[in-house]
Amino acid sequence: MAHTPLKRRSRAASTHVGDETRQRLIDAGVEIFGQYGYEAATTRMLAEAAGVNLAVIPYHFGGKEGLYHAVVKSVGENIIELLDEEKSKAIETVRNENATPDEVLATLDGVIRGFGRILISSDLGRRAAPIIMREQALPTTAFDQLYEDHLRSIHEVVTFLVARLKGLSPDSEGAILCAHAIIGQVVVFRMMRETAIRRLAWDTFDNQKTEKICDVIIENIHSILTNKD
Amino acid sequence: MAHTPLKRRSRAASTHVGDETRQRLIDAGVEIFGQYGYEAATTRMLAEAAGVNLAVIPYHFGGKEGLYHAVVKSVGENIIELLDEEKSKAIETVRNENATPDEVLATLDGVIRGFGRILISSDLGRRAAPIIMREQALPTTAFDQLYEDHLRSIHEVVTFLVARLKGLSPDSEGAILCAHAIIGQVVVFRMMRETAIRRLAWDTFDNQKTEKICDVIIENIHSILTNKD
DNA sequence: GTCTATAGTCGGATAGAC
DNA sequence: GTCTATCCGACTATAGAC
Repeated sequence: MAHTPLKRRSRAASTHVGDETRQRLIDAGVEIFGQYGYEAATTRMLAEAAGVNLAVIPYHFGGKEGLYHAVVKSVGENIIELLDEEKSKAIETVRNENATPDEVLATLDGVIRGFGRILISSDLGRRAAPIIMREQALPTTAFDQLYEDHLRSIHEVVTFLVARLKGLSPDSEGAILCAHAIIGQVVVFRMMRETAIRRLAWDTFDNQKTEKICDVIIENIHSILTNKD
Repeated sequence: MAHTPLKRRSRAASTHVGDETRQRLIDAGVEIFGQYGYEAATTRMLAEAAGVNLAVIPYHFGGKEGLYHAVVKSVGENIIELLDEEKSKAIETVRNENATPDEVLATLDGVIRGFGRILISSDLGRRAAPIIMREQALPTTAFDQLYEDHLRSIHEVVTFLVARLKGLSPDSEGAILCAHAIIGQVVVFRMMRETAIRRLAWDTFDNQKTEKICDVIIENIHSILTNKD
């Protein structure tokens, strides 16, 4: 460089050089941590995948663990973002005391199908799943943040809809347990994906198969939540 | 290989000195691999927890990875053993063409409740879960064996019962998908245990709470599989 | 079969030039 | 902010005595 460029100081949305480095590392981190797990992923892999120098990991994130935290946060935000529309609609439905059971059920269908699509067949789901599963199996300090910021709100939304349809309080054990079981029907297709694929002799869950899975789950949910008395 | 040195073949139940060492390492392995994950578990931890010398791990198992395989196998066997009674009963019910829907449903209840108890509140479930979850999230060569020897048979039993109640072929996609979703309702209470516990403000899943969870799941299953036409 | 001692490798983090 | 070079600790596996 001929003459020292002024460090571009941030006017509003101006991007710094380091910001891109940070983002590249986070993106690479989702991929590498997801593919190998936290311990098996090395800082050398992470740096190479991001196309940055090894030493910038401690510089920008304080170390491997700091990068991992940023990755978990990013994963949570990305998932929530994709569910945002369904979530808003659900909150609106819950607040509307005049919503009919059919409307509430249709809203729940939307949430479940959206959740299923992201989890089961999206690239984000594929990459994020091992990270989230690890935090569930062996929670680290990143789990608290993930739960408070993201997991809880999805769980609550489902619980609200279930509670409404079952005529229970959204704080009741019955509603929360039932909501958790319903969520389980979806997540099992990601968390026990290998088992499902072998049993079905499918090679993968493409979009069409994902819809079929969601159809079955939604049919089950209708059976569970439709009052037969 | 020229010829592999034969290990001393056990005459009946004669116990060798090394057999106890092997078993101690496997038991310690379930605990340590379960608690820390494969990579974070070190041979030093494993040896110390087993109360044996570090060098016997390569000697008896060929290395850390060999011990891990033995641990996965042991975990699968122990779970299956506890489910053996329910499994036999289920196979008997399925073979009996005169079994009534109520009988089939009752058999399924037994399988689900047995599975739930093991998975959710037993010590075995606690220790085994991270290991099985890891194999689902990031399958290693141990997964093939785990699936073929153990997971498949449980899945098939549930599928047979579901298929009978839905009037479907046990090979049909519909039956397998529905069975998988039902299994999901159980495993989610282990795999997303932390999330459930926080939502419920429970401190743990003791026996009483486990029964409550199983009650909800079984109620859901009845709704799903009871024909309302 | 089990022990001690150690080899050989690779990990994350850092110092200091630019 | 980014680079190269390097440190230091921790890991698995092995050699060889017993």
